[in-house]
Amino acid sequence: MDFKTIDELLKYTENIKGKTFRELDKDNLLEKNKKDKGNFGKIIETGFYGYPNNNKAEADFNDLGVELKVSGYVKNKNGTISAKERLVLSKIDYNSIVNEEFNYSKLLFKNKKILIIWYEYDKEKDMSDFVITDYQLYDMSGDEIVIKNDFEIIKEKVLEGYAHLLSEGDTSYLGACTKGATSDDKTKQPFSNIPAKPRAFSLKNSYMTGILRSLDLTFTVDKLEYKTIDEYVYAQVKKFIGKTQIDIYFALSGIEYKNDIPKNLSKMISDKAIGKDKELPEKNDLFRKTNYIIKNLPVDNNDYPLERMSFRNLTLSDFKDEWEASWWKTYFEEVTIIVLCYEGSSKIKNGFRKLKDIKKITFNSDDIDVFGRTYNMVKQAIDNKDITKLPYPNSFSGQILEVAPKGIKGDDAYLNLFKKDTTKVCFMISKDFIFKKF
DNA sequence: CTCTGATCATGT
DNA sequence: ACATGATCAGAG
Repeated sequence: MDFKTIDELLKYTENIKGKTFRELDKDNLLEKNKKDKGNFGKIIETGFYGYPNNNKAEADFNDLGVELKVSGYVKNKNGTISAKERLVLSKIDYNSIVNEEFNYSKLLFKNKKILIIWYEYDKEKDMSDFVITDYQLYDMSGDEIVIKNDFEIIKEKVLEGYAHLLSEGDTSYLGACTKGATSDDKTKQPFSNIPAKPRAFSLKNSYMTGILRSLDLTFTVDKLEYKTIDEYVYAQVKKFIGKTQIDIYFALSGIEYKNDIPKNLSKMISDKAIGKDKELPEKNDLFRKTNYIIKNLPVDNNDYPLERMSFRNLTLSDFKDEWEASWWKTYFEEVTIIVLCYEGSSKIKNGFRKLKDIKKITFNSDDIDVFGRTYNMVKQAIDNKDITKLPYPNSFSGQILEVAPKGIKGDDAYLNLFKKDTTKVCFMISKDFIFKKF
């Protein structure tokens, strides 16, 4: 089929809504090569748009400057929707990237517009019964400066001989995700002898979710004033550096705490100064398509943390998946933690600590592998209904991530672990590890 | 002291 | 009513 204009293409595409892959799969591709992850794309190209089933890399709408992508989403418990997976692009060649300028032709951005076909992923259903519910022409040019910056960050890391330390959290939209048959696959990098994991460019899960949600967002996108979240956050809190928590909160709210300092005073400050986690997407477009979180941490005068860092409550259902496919793995791979450090000590308690600086934490593949061990211990504990198998502190040497209780008075967090899906325990990362990351 | 299980104030 | 981010506080 040949489309003269984008309008024509979109008008035709309207008819795909409501179709299942079974209906479109005229050549029975789903049966023939079950393992081919590109199947959905091929089915739509041949079965819906009528392209011959050749092996040309992308039979897309080149003349129109549009590239076709098929992507799944899932419905969340709270009624929102999220992209199911990151969109993997071309493999990163460590040897050639160092000589490349940000080059549209090598990546998806050659065309800047992508036609995304969204289907609803439902693990209860057979793949061929997934329903295509939406499509969307997405113009990436608005994100170009962020993506270019991401590209440079990745290139820079390879130039420094740190390809083995790449993390998806390093960047905002364009990620360097791992790619390889097993997690032990390694490849060479040009400026170091240390083997690195093979990686590919990807549009991060959080970015795809942002695009997906823009389907029903009515408000217009802010102008991008900042290239990275760090810049943005720093701009918001710069003026408070050196001031105590009480003073900062007073400056922000007019409320002055004298005693009975709230435990979450630091969070109340970051909520007001930078934004509540839920509002962040409205504050700056970068937040809408990234997985950045703001955390607060007391440190001593050497920047050594006074506390561990906690994450959200674990749910039993988080651990149904194997580690490789788990929510937590994607989360740790993609997340970037912005840490507002407050200097304190055993004498200088909550409320009287002074904002010292802002640091950033991301996790590399070695970290992620160690997290996997912790994850599997939780999974074992749940699968066997045996709390002694949990990854308590110091469960194994080199442990970074541990479980800790997280309830209110009277909760026996560990003993009641199996009572409800949402448990009263959480993950925490160790102080030593945070310090090393700094 | 440090470690680790327990608890709190707030927001939704 | 309860999840969250964070700190507290007793044990060792």
